[in-house]
Amino acid sequence: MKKVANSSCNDGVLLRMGLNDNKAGMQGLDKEKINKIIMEATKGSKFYENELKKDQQVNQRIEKMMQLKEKITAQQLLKAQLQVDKLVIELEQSRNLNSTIVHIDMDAFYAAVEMRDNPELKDKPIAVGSMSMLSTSNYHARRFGVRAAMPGFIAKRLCPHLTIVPLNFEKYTKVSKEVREVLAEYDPNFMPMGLDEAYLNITDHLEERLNWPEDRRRFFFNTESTTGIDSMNMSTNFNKGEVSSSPVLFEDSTSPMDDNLQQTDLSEGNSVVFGTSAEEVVKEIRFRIEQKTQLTASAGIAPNTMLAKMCSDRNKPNGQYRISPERLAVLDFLKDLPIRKVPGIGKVTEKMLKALGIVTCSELYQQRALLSLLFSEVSWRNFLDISLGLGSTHLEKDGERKSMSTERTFSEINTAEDQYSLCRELCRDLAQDLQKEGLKGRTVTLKLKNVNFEVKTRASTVLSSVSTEEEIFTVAKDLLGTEIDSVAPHPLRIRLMGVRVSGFLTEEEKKYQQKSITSFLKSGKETGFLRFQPEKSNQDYFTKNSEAPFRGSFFDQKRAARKLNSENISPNESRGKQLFHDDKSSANLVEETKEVTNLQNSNVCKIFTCPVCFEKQSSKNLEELNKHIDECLNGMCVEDAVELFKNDSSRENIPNFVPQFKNEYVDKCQKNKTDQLSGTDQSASVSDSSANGGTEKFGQIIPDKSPGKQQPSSLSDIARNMCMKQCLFPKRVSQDHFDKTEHTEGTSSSCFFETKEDSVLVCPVCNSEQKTTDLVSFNRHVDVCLNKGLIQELTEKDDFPAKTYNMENSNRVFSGGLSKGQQCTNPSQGAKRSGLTASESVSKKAKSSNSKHTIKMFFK
DNA sequence: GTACGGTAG
DNA sequence: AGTCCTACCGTAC
Repeated sequence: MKKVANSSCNDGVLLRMGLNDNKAGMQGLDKEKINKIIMEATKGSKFYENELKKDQQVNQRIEKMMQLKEKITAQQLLKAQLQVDKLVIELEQSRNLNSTIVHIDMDAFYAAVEMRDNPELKDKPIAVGSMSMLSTSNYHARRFGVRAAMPGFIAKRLCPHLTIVPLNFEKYTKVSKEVREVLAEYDPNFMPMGLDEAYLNITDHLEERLNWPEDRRRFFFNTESTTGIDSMNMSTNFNKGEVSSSPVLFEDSTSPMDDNLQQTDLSEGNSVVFGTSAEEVVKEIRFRIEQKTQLTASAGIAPNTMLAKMCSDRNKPNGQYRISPERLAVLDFLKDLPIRKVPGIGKVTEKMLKALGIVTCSELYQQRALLSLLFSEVSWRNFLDISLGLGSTHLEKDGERKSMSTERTFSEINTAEDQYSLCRELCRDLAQDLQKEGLKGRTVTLKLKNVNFEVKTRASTVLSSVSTEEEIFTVAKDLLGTEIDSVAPHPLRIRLMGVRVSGFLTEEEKKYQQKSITSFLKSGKETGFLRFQPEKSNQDYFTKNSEAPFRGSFFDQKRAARKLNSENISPNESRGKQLFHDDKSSANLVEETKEVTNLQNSNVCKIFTCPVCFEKQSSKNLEELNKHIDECLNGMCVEDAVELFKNDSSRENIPNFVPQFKNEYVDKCQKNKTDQLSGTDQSASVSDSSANGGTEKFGQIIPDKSPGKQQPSSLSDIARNMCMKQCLFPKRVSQDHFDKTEHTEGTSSSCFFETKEDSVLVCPVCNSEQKTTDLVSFNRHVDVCLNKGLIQELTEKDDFPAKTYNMENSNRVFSGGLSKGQQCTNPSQGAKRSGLTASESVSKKAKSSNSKHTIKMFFK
C-alpha cells in the first residue's frame, strides 16, 4: 500500500506519478490517457514545480556519477572486478538456503476491509483516504490509474465515479489482529510490517508438521455468512482453483489456486486437509485468513526475507509463489526481475542504475565491479547481495524505537503567532505520545515545509532529555524562531510543521536518572550505584571487582569521611584516584579506580564522583556526566562560587573580587552538608527552577528571573560567578576537545590560571588566601584542608590528589568549551557556557586544541 | 551532531 | 482549492 505505481519509465515527473502496468479491461483507461490526465491536473502547481526541481537534482547526481564513470580506467575496473569477485566467493560460501521465510501481504487491505463491511461498495471503484491523499484503492479503481499515494482530487479526475472512503484505522487494526492470530500459530516470532504485511519463519513449523496427524491439518469452511459475501462460495472457488468470488477485487485476475493443488485434499464437503509442504502451509494460512476475515492475502515463500517479499508480489492478488531453496532457482528468479521490484530500491536508485544500463537484477550482477567504484561500500555491497539473492534468513525483532515525531500539513500559515501556537500544539501531541511509551529524548528536530514544498529540518540536542510539552517546546520554539528570523522581514510561509524527538535514553540511563535522584536522598550510600549492572559480557568487570570491592572515589570517601566524622580511612583506600579515560572506539567515559584500572569493556556503566555534590554517579558517556555536573552547579546556584583573587598585574583580565561571596560560600558549604544529611534533594531545586519559569537551554538552567531571588545582576556577574566556580570545580569540556587531548596521567599541564602569574585563591575550607601559580597546588591545599591533615602525608606523594584536580584530566571532562552541537546561538548563553569573558576564555588550550567552534562561540 | 534525501508502508 | 504521515537509514559535512 501507499506506494506509487512502479515505473519502468524514467523520464519526467509525469510518468512517475502515472500508471504503467494498466491491465487491459473493458473499463478503465490506458496508460497514456492516465498520464495525460495526471499531467493536466498537476501541471503548473507548486507541487509539480518542486517535483521538477527534485528531478533535476537527481539528474545532477546522475551526471556526476557519469563523469566519475568516465574517469575509470580499464585497469581500475579489472582490479575492482577481482576484489568484488573475491567477495562473491565468500558470499556464495555463506549462502544459507535452510530457512523457509514467508511474506504475507493482505490484498488492497484497507479497501478490502471497507468493501467487506459495506456491500454497496462491492462493485464500485473505491479508494481509501481523503481528497488530498489516498492510502490504497481496490483493483477496480486501479484500472483507472487510481493508486495509493495519489491525491484524491486527481483520482477523481481519473475516475469520476470513484468512491473515496475515509480511513478507519481502528477497524483495520482489529482485522489485522485477527490475521496476526493466525500467523502466530505458524511462527510465534513472526514480524509484522505495518497492518497488512508480515514475515514468518516457518522452518520450525515445517519440521514439526511432518509428524502431525491429518486432522491437525484439516480446516473447515466458515458457513456462517454474516456479511453479504458468500463465504461458502468463496471457499469452494478457493479449492477448485476458480476465480475468487470477490469480483470487485479480483475481477480480472487469474486464479490464485490453480497451481500446486495436487496435495490439497478435497475430501469432506465442508473441510480441507492441507499437506505438509511449505506451499501447503502457506495455502493453509491464506485459507484460514480468508475464512476468518473474508479477506484475501498474497504470499511469497523463499529462503530469505528479501526474496520472500518479491515472491509475494509475483502472484498478487490472492496468489502465492515460492522459490525453492536452491541456488539456481534463486538466480533464475532474479534473472529478468526489474531492480525496482527489490525492496529498498526506489525510483531514484532505479533511475541512477538505469543510467548505467542496469534494469534487471542480472545486469546488476554483471556491473558489480563498476558499481563498487561508483557507489559507497554500503550501497554496492547491498547491490551485490541483491543480485546474488542474499538476504536475512532470520527475523529480528525490531529493537528499540529511535525517534518519535508528529507533523501536520495545513493551508498556508504565515504569522509567527500562529506558527508558535501550532508548534506548541505539536509539542503537546508529541509529549503525550512520548509519555505513553515512557520515552525521553535529547534531540528535538523541527521540520518545516514551505509553500513551495521545500523541506527543512532543524535539530538541537540538549544535555538533559526532554519529554514534556514545555520541555520540547522550549527547544522547538528556538529552532522555529531562528527560521522565522532567517527570512525576516518576509514572513515564513509554511504548509507543514513537524516536531521529532530522538536520542532516547537507554534503559540504563533511565534507571540512572531515577537512581541519581534517590541517591541524593540516600545521602551517599557507597554501594548505591554499583547496582547499575553492566550489560552481558562484562563478567570480568565483576570478577575483578569482587576481589577488591569498589571503594568509591577519592571525593566520595572524603565526603563520607566528613559526614561520618570517621577517623578510619586507611591510606590505601584514600588513594583511590579519579581519572578519566576515553576509549575512542566506544566513546565511553571511564572512571578508573585502582580496582578497575584495566577495564576496557565499552558497555559498562562507568562510575565517577561528582566534584560538586560528591555523589557517585554512573554514566555511559560524557554528556551525561557533564549534565549532572551542570545540574549540580546550577543547583548550588551562583552563590556557591568560590572567590578568586587576582593580582593587580592582571586585574583587567579577571573579574574583581566580590566580597559578599566569601561568607556566603562558607555558609552554603554548611548548608549543603546539612541538606545532604537531612536528605534534601538538591536536584529537585534544579528542576524546580525550570518549572518556576527559569528556562532550560542546552541542558543548562538559566537562572530564575523571578523577583525576590538574588540574581547576578549582569552578564558579567554571571560570567564572574562561573569563572569562580571554574576554579574549584573545573568545568565541562567538549567531546572533541576531550578526544583530541592526550591522556597523559599526572602531568599537570596547562590550566586557565597557570598562564597567569601569582593568582590568589581563597580556600573554601579554611578561608585563607592561598597564593598559587597553578590549580594543582591550590587543589592540593584544599584537599589537605578537607581532610584536616589526615591525608596530609599522602599529598607529599606524587601520585596523589594532583590527579584528582589535575587540570589535564579535568579539562577533558569539565573545562570550558562546547561540542559542535551545543554551539550557543545567543550571547548570554555563550557567556554562561564559557564562564568567562571573551578575551579571558580563549586560553592557550582553547586556541590550540579546541575547535574553532569554541572560539567562535566565545566571540559571539 | 546536523541537514538532507531515499525508501517503505 | 488542491499532493500525507511516521520511521528508519545512509551520506556529507
